Amino acid sequence: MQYHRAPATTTFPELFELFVQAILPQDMADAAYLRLQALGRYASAKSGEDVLADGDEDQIVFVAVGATKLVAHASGDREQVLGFYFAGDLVSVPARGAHSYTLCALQDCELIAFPAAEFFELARSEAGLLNEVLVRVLDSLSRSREKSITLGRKTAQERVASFLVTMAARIGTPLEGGCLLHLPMSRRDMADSLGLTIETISRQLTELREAGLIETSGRSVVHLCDSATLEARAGHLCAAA
Amino acid sequence: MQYHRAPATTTFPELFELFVQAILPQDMADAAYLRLQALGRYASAKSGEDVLADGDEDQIVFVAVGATKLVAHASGDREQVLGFYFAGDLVSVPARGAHSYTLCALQDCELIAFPAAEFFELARSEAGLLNEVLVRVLDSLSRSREKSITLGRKTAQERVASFLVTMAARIGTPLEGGCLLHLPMSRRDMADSLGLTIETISRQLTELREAGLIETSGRSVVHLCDSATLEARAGHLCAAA
DNA sequence: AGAGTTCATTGATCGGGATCAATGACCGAC
DNA sequence: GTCGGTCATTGATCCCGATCAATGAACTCT
Repeated sequence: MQYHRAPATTTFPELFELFVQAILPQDMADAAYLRLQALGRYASAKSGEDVLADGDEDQIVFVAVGATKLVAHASGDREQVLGFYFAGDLVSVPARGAHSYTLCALQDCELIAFPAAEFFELARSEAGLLNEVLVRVLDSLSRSREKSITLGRKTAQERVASFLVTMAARIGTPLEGGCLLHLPMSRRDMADSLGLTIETISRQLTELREAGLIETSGRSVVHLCDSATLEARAGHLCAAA
Repeated sequence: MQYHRAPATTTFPELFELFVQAILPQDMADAAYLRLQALGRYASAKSGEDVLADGDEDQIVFVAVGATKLVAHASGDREQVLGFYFAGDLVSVPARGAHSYTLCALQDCELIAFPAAEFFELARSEAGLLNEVLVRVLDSLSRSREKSITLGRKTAQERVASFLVTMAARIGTPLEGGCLLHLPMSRRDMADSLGLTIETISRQLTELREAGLIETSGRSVVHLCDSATLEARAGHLCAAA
């Protein structure tokens, strides 16, 4: 069973319309609109495929349909997942620098990729668009910082609890005072995101299950029964003195 | 002996002039310039002081003089340094949310703080400014992602080597084919930035010294003799196939 | 539906970095 | 200078999560 399934076929204008609804300001000039539409490179990828191999220039990618992970590749098969991006999200994918980045589909995806430099040049004449992009980049920065806290100072249990709470807020659906979560990513993806191993992820999920905080069904469905206690176990920074 | 010493006194117009030179576009309208100057709250802080306690709203802070660290506070005295910001840098300091943030002076500092919402509102009419801010926020995001890689997938030795190389690029001065580094932060700050303990930092520095890659003098001076080998030990992600 | 493959779970052992403890170096104040 | 306090280094031990190994569950394909 597959959730968040991508439509079998979507035309490019339909995809661009999703982008327009999600990102563009109401009062956008027609000329800029058309230039933006011409600039966008449309792409689709099946589950597991790399949407965008690390290129020579920064990209701004709009995820129209599906779910993706932004991955940094390390020496010796080490991988770090820098973030998950879902339908409606805007991702900044850096060019290959000191490290190498790829955007990888967790499910069948449809996306629009813009070369960052041209995108910003075009956006300079549209303050509303530039502002919207800035807001979303600040949001990415905020989440990246949260990840730094998680990776730098949290125990395995706190990391997994934190992950579940965060994902619930983004893609969960309320259910009986708790929250139902269909995880589009594998245990390996979680491990690579949290700086742990799949074995540790599995053990911590078992522990949370035995503590009665979550229930699981199959590989990808998690029911957060007790979000309050779970949040407490996430070791969120306290409102200290 | 103190490096990067702050001038004994700096007038507010002088500080704002630094901000103008570093951030503002050439063709900025006078009206916007004046409103921006009125919006900025000037602050100074001595070494070790919190410049900006976590407030109720996001702040955009320009570091005019000195050096700072952005710190997230965790339950149980745990702290995570999210980044270091030096003279000329622009920092986004989030309001207290799930976590609590403070900007803390590593040396005597002088800064200009803007409420983020009003700042962006004002910047909407100045595309050049908005664009400059966006570029700098993207840079912060990029560094934050690098930190995620470091915290998630690197060994203690790689983290310390990585830290030295990165700092050298930002505040080092070339010397005899290597690089001379005056670190404004303590071992504790390094530890809190790298997700390690001060003891581990110390041991790794010793190891790098015995390997002939660095020389140290006092607490804060590090001479990177062999940047190439150091970079190799930093475990930077390879340009893998 | 059954076979095959991938993915997740559970158990046993190992090791890197944390923790605990003590000494030593640096820096500021007088 | 030297006195005092803070900060850094070094050593001994411990523990959490990694690693190695095997079983079991879930999804895919025909």
